[in-house]
Amino acid sequence: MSNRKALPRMADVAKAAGVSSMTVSRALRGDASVTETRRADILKIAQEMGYILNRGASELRTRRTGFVAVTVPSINNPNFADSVRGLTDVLEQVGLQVLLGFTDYSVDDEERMIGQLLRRKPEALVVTGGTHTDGARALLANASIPVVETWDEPDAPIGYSVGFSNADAGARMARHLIKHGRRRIAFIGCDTGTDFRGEARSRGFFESVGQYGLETHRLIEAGKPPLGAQEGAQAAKTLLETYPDTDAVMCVADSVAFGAMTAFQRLGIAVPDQIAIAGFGAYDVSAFTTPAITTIEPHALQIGVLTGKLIARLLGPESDEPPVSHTGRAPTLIMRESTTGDSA
Amino acid sequence: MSNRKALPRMADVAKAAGVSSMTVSRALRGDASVTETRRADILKIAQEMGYILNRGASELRTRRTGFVAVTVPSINNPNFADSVRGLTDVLEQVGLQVLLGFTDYSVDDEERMIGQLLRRKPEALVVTGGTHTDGARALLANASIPVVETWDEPDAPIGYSVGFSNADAGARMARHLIKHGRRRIAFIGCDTGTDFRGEARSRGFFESVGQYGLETHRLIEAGKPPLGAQEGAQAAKTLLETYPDTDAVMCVADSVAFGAMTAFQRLGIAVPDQIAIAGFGAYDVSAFTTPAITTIEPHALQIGVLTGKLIARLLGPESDEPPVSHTGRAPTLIMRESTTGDSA
DNA sequence: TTGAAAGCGGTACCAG
DNA sequence: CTGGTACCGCTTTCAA
Repeated sequence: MSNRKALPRMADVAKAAGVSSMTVSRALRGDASVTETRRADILKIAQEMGYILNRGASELRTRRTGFVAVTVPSINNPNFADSVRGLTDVLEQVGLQVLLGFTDYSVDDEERMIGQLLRRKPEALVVTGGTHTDGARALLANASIPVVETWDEPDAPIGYSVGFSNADAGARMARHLIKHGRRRIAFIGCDTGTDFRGEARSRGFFESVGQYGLETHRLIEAGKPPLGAQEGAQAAKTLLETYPDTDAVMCVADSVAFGAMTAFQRLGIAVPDQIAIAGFGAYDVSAFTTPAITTIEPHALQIGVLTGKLIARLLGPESDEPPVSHTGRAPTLIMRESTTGDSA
Repeated sequence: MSNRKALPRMADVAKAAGVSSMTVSRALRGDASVTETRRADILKIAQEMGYILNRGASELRTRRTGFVAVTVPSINNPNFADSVRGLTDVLEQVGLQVLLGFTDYSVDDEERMIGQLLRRKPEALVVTGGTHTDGARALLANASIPVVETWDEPDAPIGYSVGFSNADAGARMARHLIKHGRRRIAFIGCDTGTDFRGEARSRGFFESVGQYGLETHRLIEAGKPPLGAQEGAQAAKTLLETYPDTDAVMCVADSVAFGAMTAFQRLGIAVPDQIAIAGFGAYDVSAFTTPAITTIEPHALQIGVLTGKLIARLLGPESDEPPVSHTGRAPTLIMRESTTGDSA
C-alpha cells in the first residue's frame, strides 16, 4: 500500500511535455521567460504525473535549504509552544521550514541536537536561552549562519537575541509582593543547574527581596523541569514545613503556582489572606482559578514572531536597515486576586 | 558575526588527511573497512577543520532523507504536544528527524502543508485524524511512502493508523454520567466542521445518551478550535441560558471543562451537586481543580511512541513480523469528584 | 525563449 | 583496505 516505486523526476515531466528539463524547471518556478501557454501545459502534465519537486536536489545546487533550526527545552510548555508557533508561522510566510529539536533543559543535549541539525545546513539557528556548552558555541561559531538566542538576555551573546531579562521579571514580582505588604517571601523553582531562565527569575526575585532587607533564603527546589501542578503541590507542603510563617510565594511557572494554591487551599490555608501566590507565564489556567493567579505575561508568541521577522530580514533580500537584536515588549505584570486580595 | 564563508567539504578534509574522499566518507560513517588509526586521524582532522557533513548531498545519492513529516492541528494543545514529543523521541533514537507542520484544524491547510512537506522527500508521513481533502489523499497515494493516521480510527484508512475511537470515548463518558444519575445531559464542543475528533466524541456521546432515551440536542458550539478556559466559561453561561435544567455536561477538552466549572462556581452553581462536569484529555490541571475533573486519558504520549515505533519498523531493516496498525491502549476513564460527588 | 553541459557534495559500485 | 568514476535530481551558465 505504500512501497517504493520510482517517483517521476523532472526529466520525466520534460519528456512527457516534449521540452527540456530546464524549461520545466523554469515553468515550475514561475520564471517569466517561459511562454504562458507552455507553462500551463507543463504544470498540467506535472500535476497529472503526480510530480513532486525534490527540494533536496535543488538545495544542493542552489545552496539554500530553506531550513531554520530551532532548539527548545520542551514543547510541553505553553510558553515555548507559543513561541514555536509564532516563529513557524512567520517563517512559513517566507518559505522557510522550521527544524525542531528538543533539549530537555540539558545543555549537553542541546549541543548534540545542534550538531545534528547543522548537518541539514539550516540557514539560521534559533536557540532558547543564553547558556550553552563550549562545544555548542564552537559549532555555532563555525556554522557561519545567523544565530538567535531567545527567551533571555545573554551575558555573552553569540549573535542576535530576542528576549527579556528573567531576573528583572523576578524582581518585578518581588516588588509587587512587597508593595502589597508581604514580608516573609519564598520562591518555588526547579533544581539548580537545570532551568537557567527560571533560575534567573529566582535570582532577580531574591535580589530585590534582599534590597528591602527581607530574608532571601526561602527557596524550594521542586525538581527537574518541566515542573507541573503536581510538583507545585508537593513543594507547597515542603514550604509549609520548612518556613511555616511564609506569607507570599512566587512560583517559577503558573502550572506550579496552580498546584501550590490547590495544596494550600486543601490544607485550609487562605489564599491570599494567609499566603499570597504568584506565578510566571500567563498560562490560560491562571485567569480562571479562584482566586485568579497574579502572573507575568512574557509575550511568548511575540518572541517567536519577532525572531521570525528578524530571520526573514536577515535571509531575505538586502534591506536598507540592518537587522538588530530585538528585545520585544517587556514582560507585563498581570495583577490578580491571588496576591492583591481584591475580589474577582 | 555570521556571514557566509566557504564551509569545508569532504574533499577538503580528504586533502588535509592525504586520503581520498571515499575514505573520509567511510571513516565518518564508521565503515569497518577503514583502519582504526586512519579513522581516528581523519576524525581529528575533520573536527579541527570544523567539518560538518552535508546531509542534503548524501540524501541525493542514497535516496534516504531521514525525514518523517508530521502534521498536527496545533502544538498549543497538551495532547498533541505529548504525541509529538513521544514521536520525536522514538524517531530520534533511530536517526530520523521530524518535520513538523501545523494545520490549524483546517483540512485545506493540511493539504497545503502536505504538499510542502512532500518536497522534502520524507520517508514516512504522519497525519492527525482520518479526515482529509481529496487532494491530500491523492498526494499521499502518489507519495508511495508509509502513511500513519493518528488520534482516530479512520473510516477509510489511507495506510496505517494509531489511535482510538473518539466516538467510543464520548459514549463511555455518557454512560458514566448516566450511571451516576444524570438525565439532562449536554456537550460543549467546537463549531461544526472544524475539530473532527471532537465532533466524533460529541456524536458518540449523544448516541449513547439517546440509547437511554434521554434528550440529545443540548449541544453548545463554543467556537473554533483550539478552545480554552475562556470559551468554556462563555459556553457555560450560554448553556445555562439555553438549557437551565441541565444536570451534566461533557466538554470537548479539559481546558474547556475547567473554564466552564469556574463559570458555574462563580455563578453560585454547585459542582457536581447541581451540575456534573467532565472533560477530555487528562490535562494536568484537571487533577488539581476543586472538585477535580472527571476526564478521559487518551494516552497521547503513547500514541506518539507507538507511531514512532511503527515507523521505525517500517523503515528499518526487514523485520520478521510485518508491521500492522496499532490501536494502542484504549482511552481510560478517570473518575473524579466533578461527576461522582465523592469527596477528594 | 529554449537547451546542452557542467556541477552542487556526497556515496554506490567496482577495480586493484 | 583504498581509490576512481559515475551519478543522485536539480539549477546555473552560456550559447543558440
